[in-house]
Amino acid sequence: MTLRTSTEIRQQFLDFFRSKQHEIVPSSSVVPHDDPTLLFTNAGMNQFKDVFLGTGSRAYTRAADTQKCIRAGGKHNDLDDVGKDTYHHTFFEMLGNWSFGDYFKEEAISWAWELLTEVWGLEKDRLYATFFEGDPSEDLAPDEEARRLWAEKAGLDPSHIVPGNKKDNFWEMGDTGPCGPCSEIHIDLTPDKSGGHLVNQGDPRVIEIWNLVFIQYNRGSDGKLNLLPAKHVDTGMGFERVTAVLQGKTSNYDSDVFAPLFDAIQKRSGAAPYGGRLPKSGERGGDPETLIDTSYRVIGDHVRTLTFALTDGAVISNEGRGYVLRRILRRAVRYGRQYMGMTDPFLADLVDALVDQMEPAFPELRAARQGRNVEHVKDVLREEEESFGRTLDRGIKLFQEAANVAVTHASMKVSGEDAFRLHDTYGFPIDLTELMAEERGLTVDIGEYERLMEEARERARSGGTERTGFDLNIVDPMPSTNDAPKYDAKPTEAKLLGFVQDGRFHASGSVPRETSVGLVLGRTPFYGEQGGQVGDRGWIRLAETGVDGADHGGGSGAGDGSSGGRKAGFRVHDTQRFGDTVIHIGELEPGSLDFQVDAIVVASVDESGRAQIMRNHTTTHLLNWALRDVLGDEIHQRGSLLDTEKTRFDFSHGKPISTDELVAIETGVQKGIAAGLPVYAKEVPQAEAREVHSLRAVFGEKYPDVVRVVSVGVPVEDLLASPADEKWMAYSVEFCGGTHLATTADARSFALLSEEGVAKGVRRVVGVTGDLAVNAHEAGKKLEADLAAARGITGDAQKASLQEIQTALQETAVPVYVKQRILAEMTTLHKELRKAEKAQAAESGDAVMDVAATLLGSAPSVSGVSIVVGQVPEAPVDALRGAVDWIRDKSGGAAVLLLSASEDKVTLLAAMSKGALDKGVKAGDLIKEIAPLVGGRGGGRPDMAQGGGSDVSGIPGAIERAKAWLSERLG
RNA sequence: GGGGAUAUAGCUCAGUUGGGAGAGCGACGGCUUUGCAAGCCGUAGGUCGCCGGUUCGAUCCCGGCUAUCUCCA
Repeated sequence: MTLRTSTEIRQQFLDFFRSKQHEIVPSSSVVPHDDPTLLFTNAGMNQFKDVFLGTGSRAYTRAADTQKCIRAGGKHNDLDDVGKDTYHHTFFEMLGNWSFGDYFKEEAISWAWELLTEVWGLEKDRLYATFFEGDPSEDLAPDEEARRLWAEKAGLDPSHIVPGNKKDNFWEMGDTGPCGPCSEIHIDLTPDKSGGHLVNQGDPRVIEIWNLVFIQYNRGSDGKLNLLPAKHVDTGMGFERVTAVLQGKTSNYDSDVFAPLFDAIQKRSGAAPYGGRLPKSGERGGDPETLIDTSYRVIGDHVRTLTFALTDGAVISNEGRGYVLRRILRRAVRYGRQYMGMTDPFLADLVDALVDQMEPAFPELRAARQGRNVEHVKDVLREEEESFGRTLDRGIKLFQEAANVAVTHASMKVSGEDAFRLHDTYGFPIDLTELMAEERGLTVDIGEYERLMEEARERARSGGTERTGFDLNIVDPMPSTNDAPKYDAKPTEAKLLGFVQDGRFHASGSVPRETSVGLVLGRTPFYGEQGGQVGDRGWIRLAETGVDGADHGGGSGAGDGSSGGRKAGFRVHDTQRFGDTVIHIGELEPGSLDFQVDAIVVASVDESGRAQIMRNHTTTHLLNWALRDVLGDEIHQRGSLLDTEKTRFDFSHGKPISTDELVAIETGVQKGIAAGLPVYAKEVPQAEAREVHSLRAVFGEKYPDVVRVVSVGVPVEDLLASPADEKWMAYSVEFCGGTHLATTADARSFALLSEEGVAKGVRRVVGVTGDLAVNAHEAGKKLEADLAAARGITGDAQKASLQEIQTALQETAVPVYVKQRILAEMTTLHKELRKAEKAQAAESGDAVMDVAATLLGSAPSVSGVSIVVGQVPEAPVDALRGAVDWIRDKSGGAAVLLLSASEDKVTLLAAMSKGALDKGVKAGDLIKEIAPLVGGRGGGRPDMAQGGGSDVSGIPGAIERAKAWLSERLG
């Protein structure tokens, strides 16, 4: 057997199936942009899921590829195992070949055998095949066909053909849907070829290398299996594993897939070269050498995951997919820090080695982001590592405190509560807490920690499920809907084909009441949520009196249902798509007639809502165009949401958008609206449309072979006639299945209401159209006028006015750049105001001082303590404090009470020097005695107290009372 | 989607029975020194995230908002 490189092995697999008339397709993105149920692409068949479900099709019936896969964070969470054995990965490639209703078991088995034994030269007597042994409870016979083919086509000895149970050899995608028996190829790696009995026993010496799935049944909603008319083949072979086998290695990490990465890690860390040591089973860490080798595996695996995920457009964040990536990064960093001594960010330094190695198979590693992907990935990794460093530093500090508590309490045990708080609130990993505790001779209350952890999990779970709306995880096959009428949105007569409830489709019966259900019609004018445009609202009514357009004409949502005395019908409050099926989600109004499946109904879209959505959608296209026009070619759409109120648009851009740019963008859109440009839409082949110079498509999105092109201001035919023309850059051209205005003029106006960052390198703008935009502009003008007026006045009036504008600014929708201008202007005005107030305070402070000096001069002294009591000019508390301090300082012993009156308020401030305090005279007591005389209250410390009141006329009495009170106590 | 935390000087952060906003570093000025490093003395710099409430009085208590960190789903 000649030794092959991993690159050769990958290529030979693809070449082999190309020679068998397979279409070699590129790996789909490891970040699924069009499947929200999936965190990451985790199997080769993901990109063909729609074909197996029957909701989509391809131009070919045979395909093969190597698929980038990530398994982490979801149901199959391998993360914690990675590094501790020879075969777990978070990132791996899955080699696969498929038949869509084309060839079946015979070819799949023959070709697999041919590739393994003839092309790759594996020893035949090391190979074993499994077949499904059947399952009486399901009335499933053994897969004799596969068993026979392995003997006939592969010539396998009967002793090498092993039956397998339902768990190992029957594949199902979900509780229902396509499924079938599978047949696995295992290889015996024992030196003496004695491992036949170890097949499917979980022994590392006898392992599965290829799984061939024969999809021949469909499991219906009744749980019964029916034979499929079109049978499919779906195979998967772990690339890292087969490479290790072909290179004669027992560990995936010993093959040349990981060698370049390990070299880079060795160079960066200065650690001993990779030695392949594994922790013994059941052992947690192992000796230092083993831990270093584990670190090699962890870091090597994780840097692959991170690099591929970031390349395919994932971001690291604190939720969902981004959070899984963050955990992976932190795990790698932890191993690097703890066991290899790398305290500075190091992941970025490994990226070049990986890209050099993998670029031939995955050119996007370098080519994405206009060729700047490598820098991008490195930047993100570096920044994340630095941020983790800060988290660790903070955690270490907090740990010291917790450890000190453990020592002083002599428990020598870090409490579970502290350990949990460190982890939950400050992100300090529990194993670091344990390690650091150990170093100080302490233990950690892990039981308590686990208990708190479980409590927190429970809270998150119960909170999460409460609000789930309609269950769109539908397991039954459904009829498709003709939704072509959606572009006209006129009331449409259709047949009720069935309804969806609790994830099941019902093709007969009557629609249940008082619960949320989804109606499925043969045709519909409703738009199901897609491409960022939200689903329509509206009504579905029985049509037993025939289509009566005039009666439904209003069609608008609330209110009109119960009026008019007719049965209210079904209120649709959302519309969603599931494959090619449009689902109208809502409920029957109380008192309406029964809805029987097969009834003829009339579906009417809420027209005013739809009109607003169309305004927002067409305007979004203008916005997308204006953003590129102002900010440059580098900006790309990353997501959007269009509903009845607003358009929300996310796009890649590194820094905040300046006020001037915001104005320019809004103006660009406004011009497009003012020009009254016609909007064109046409379905054309994707390849042809791709040629158009100014075309905008969403990064990472998968589009069908025939796409709908929406262009503004120029007919699609003209674009296609000379696609390369530079002049098209002045027009908006997008792939889009949404509903649009006939002319941009109908949007009437546009206002950009906000601009913010949502993730690193991604900005979000929100805009409104129509009346909302007009109102926003008017409100903005008014506020700017108010501000200009406020600039002209001074003092308290100005302060009040600014306050008002501030509140209004928060409550009113105004263009974002107006908001920015106003806020900037407000800060300068605030600063000026503050300056003036300070000057004023200083001035009144001086006046207070003058009076204070006079008071001190004429103050009687009792037992060596001056009694200084009197009224001073109006001044802020700070000024009084200054005066009081000065008197106490100057007098060499004083009891002070100053009163300061404004029109309707009295402020009191009292202070006692040490001499007074020695006699038990407290400032707080004095204030409590005096404040009621001016209609108020107060209090404070013995040496300093303050109070206030509202009765100015009480001042003379208060002064007399204070003097007497003090004389009495000091005497 | 749910929970926890943080927001105080340019930076890092202290600041509890609610009652005079602080430290260290940095900046600036002066002194000392041949110069540098440093040392000594001094100065400036704060709407205590934003809005509202309670209170005679809120950095502190309560409610809402925003931003950041973090855990879980």
